[in-house]
Amino acid sequence: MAMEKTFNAAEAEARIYKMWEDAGAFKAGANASRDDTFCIMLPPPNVTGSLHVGHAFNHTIMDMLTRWKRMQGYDTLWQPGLDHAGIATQLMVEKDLMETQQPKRTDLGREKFLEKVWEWKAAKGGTIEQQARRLGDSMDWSRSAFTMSGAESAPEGEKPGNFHDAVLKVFVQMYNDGLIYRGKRLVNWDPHFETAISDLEVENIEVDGHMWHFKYPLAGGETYEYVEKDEDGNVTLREVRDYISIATTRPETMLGDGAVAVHKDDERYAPIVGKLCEIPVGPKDQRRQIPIITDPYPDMTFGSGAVKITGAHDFNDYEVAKRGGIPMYNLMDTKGAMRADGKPYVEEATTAQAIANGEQAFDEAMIAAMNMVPEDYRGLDRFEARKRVVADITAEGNAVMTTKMVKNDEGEEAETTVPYVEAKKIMQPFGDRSKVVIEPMLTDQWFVDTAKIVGPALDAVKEGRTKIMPESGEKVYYHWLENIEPWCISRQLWWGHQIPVWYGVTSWVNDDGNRSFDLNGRTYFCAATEAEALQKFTDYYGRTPIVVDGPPSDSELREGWETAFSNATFGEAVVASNKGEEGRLAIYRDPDVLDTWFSSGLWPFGTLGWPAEDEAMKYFPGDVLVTGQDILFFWVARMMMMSQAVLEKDPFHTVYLHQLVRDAKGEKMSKTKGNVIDPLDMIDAYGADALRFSNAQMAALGGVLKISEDRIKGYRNFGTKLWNAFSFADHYQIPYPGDPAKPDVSQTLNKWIIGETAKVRETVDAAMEAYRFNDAADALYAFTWGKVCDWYLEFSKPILQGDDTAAKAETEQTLRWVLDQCLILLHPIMPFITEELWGLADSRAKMLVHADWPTYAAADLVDADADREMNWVIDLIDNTRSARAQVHVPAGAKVPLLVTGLDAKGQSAWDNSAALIQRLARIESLTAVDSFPKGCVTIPMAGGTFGIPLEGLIDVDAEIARLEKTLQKLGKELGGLRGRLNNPKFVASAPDEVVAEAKANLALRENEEAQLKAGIARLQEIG
RNA sequence: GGGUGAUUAGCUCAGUUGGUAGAGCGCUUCCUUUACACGGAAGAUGUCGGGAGUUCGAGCCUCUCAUCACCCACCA
Repeated sequence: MAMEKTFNAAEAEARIYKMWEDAGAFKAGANASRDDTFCIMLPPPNVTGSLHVGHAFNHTIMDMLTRWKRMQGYDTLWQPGLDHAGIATQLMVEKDLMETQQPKRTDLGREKFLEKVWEWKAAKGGTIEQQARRLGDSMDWSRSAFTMSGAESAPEGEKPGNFHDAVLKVFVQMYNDGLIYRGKRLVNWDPHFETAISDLEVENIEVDGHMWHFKYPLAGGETYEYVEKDEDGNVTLREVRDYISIATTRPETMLGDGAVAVHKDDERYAPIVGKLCEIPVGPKDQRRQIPIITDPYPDMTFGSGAVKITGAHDFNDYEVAKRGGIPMYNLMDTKGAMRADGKPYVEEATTAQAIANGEQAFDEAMIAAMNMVPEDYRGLDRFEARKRVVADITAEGNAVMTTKMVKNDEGEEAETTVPYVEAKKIMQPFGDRSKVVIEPMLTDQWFVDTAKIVGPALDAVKEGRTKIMPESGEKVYYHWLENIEPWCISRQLWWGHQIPVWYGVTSWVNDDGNRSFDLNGRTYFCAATEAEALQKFTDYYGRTPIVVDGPPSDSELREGWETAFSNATFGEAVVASNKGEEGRLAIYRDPDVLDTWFSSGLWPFGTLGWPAEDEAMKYFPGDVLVTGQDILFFWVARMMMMSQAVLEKDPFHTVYLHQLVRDAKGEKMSKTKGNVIDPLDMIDAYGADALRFSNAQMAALGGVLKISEDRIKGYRNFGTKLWNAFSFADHYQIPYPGDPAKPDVSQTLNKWIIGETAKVRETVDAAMEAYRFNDAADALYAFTWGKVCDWYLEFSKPILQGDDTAAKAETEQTLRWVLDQCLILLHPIMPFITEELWGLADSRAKMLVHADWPTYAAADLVDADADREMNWVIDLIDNTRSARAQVHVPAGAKVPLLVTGLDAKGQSAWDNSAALIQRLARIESLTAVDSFPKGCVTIPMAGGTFGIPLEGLIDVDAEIARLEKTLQKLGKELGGLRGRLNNPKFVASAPDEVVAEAKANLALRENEEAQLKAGIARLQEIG
């Protein structure tokens, strides 16, 4: 076998991966020799995604765990798949439609658009799975799942799957259990995507904003005495006012104000509580008057202490309005523009005024239909409307004014009155995908009653059934779950699981002879299928309804039932109305889809065939979840809640959280910064193994992840080192025993390295058990390079070239065995190069990917005597080399070595390893002497002192300096040891073994010190 | 405003129950010695962010200050 100079990763990786995949090496249960399962669910990447450094890191860890367990004989499954990623995917397809000049989504219609999405998925969806193969991921690709598989919209020929069944079943079950409900709530609305989003999808970002101060005049020109006091109760301001001052960062929402709220203890406003004030905007003739109410919410110390209440556009106001029964007027349409529908403003304002005066009863539906936007502002974008409102109010003189020094035309400072507008930082909500300002909107949505299902998920962690690593994640987890809000799960999108709820629309003839439509308070049923829904309605009404595509629009409703359903044939759809009149009945399915995370939450079992009875369900519950800290709430917590809510089990026992992967400087990677590292580039340049080793090495629990190309390069070099160790075996023509068993050895050298191997195997296993992947990587690096290559291979040379055939044969066997152990232990981290060497080195029964993971123990294999002896030999070589280098003995020169006071152990060690020592330290002979000659380099060792007689050859001053430096270091150590041992409290309170160790150490160091001093004395005699 | 974590060699970071500091890269010098220059040998560099405390003993535990990072949060 003639090996290449280095491992050709680019050529070998694809070949090796194909070999594994063709052999089915990663299939669920492959290489299983026991019943215990080990299952990891891949966090499904977005179907739109491509592989980035975060995935690369993540996957390395999951693959290490999976390969390790597979080699141990577990029945393993690493389950791959893709997430349909509702918003992100819909966005990408819409963009694609635009770029390719195809009709817009809304023009295509739902069915055609979904066809496009599926086409797009078929064309692009496999990218990331191909990229993952380049990392060496050992997932069972034949099982790859998709969170939209089995959906009604899925085309013929799409890979089968039943994830949709799981989603529907869970929705229906949770609905029936009262865990999902529908309601009109204030939700975060994304005006770009025109959908509701959950709290978690909102990013609060501090931006430059303004706070305007406006006067809301009191109704009927009424006045009151406004008094301000300081902390001590002294009056600082007393004036008669005919208005109340309001501060706002969102003037456009004034149009929807339902009240002004002040704190009940606020004396300043006590005189006017219960009175009406006027919203200072809109047509003069229809200025709306709203009540001044009290509520605990306003902070007396902030702003003017008075807060305008716009229930439909602010979360705090919403709560106040709910408490106070204040109408919440929705001002905007789905795009965030001021509403243009509804009745003329004159009519709406009149109705609103009647409500404010308490003359008119109202309900939710009625308020929802009212448009309080004056004609002048209708249709304007919300930010445009803001500008107009501010300008209009200011022009009319209702802005609160303040004075400011301004330079006049002559450049002189002069006091001027200007509108009081504070420039200040405000926290503004942005959509995490759309990056537009989120608008709180009052809409009908579906919610998961999280408070009802959060308990078991909290208990899982509190009771230790599920462990979150690092531990700090647990506190974060508790905090969020203990303060959990209802989860809005409906999205006004098309790409996703359509909500399995059907609404009934009925009509009947009113007293006045007109038809009326029950739409808002409509009846609905949740059902897994349309047939089931039809049956429920039929049972309920005693008639079979017809099915229509969707609800009649507002305008259609105004025009009447016949128009709204003009294309529908009503046939049997006749019901007895609440008035005893004949009516009509149609049903339609909720057009909304579910939040992507609702389906992701079912990933731990939805991928295993559930709800069908599937053999793969043996892998549930899974074992470890490895994911980024950023989706602890989005995904991890929800999987835990949903698994408990549906199957009453925890989905995994361990959650391994990691941070965002950053660049070498610790900065977030971003395209704009241009610091993005593409893992595929790294693989191209250094091979997947190098990238993986680098990932494993930085995987300190809870650590910051900084990826550096230099590091990756270093681990490529490590791979080459391993490669060359095999070149070494090749070069020395060490025979291939064929899957060598651990040899029985008699040579100290071989006993030692076998013991070292056992130690590293234990270290690696312990590190892997504890998810300390960096420890595993470091231990293997140090063992392979620092022990095997640096010492064992070097030590073996004289034996391999020597005449002792028995020793040679034993060493050859040991060397082969040790190199094999390196491959096996390194395989989970560096699968490619190890598999390649495994195949090159020998003819094997199995591929390395299925090799048996060793179980030998250090307790059995470490030979204490061999260990001590080899460490002594290594020390002697190290010290001799060091001394030589420092007194400038030419590196190639062989020198004689003297020794004095060598004890039996030292003598035996020397005898056993003389050839090795002489070769590695470049020694030509060893002579025992009673005392060293003058001008001799001193090398103190345990059990004897060595010397190199170099009178006349060495730089005496340099050697004295060297010894004194060593002495100085020793002095520090001695000082510490003596200090401790002389302290009676230490001797009394420290554990015995610590004291004993210190004493032994002191004796050793004192001996060294004496030797060094003697050495210096000898040199000084010459000088 | 609340929470979490960080601060250790020039750089990037380890350091598991307190026993007296390590790795990789970089740097300096030497070496093309028959596995490997993606290499070998030798070497330099740290009052472990500041201060206080507990302890015989603190990088590690407690308090405090400083700086940084991230997460959560409704201040109109």
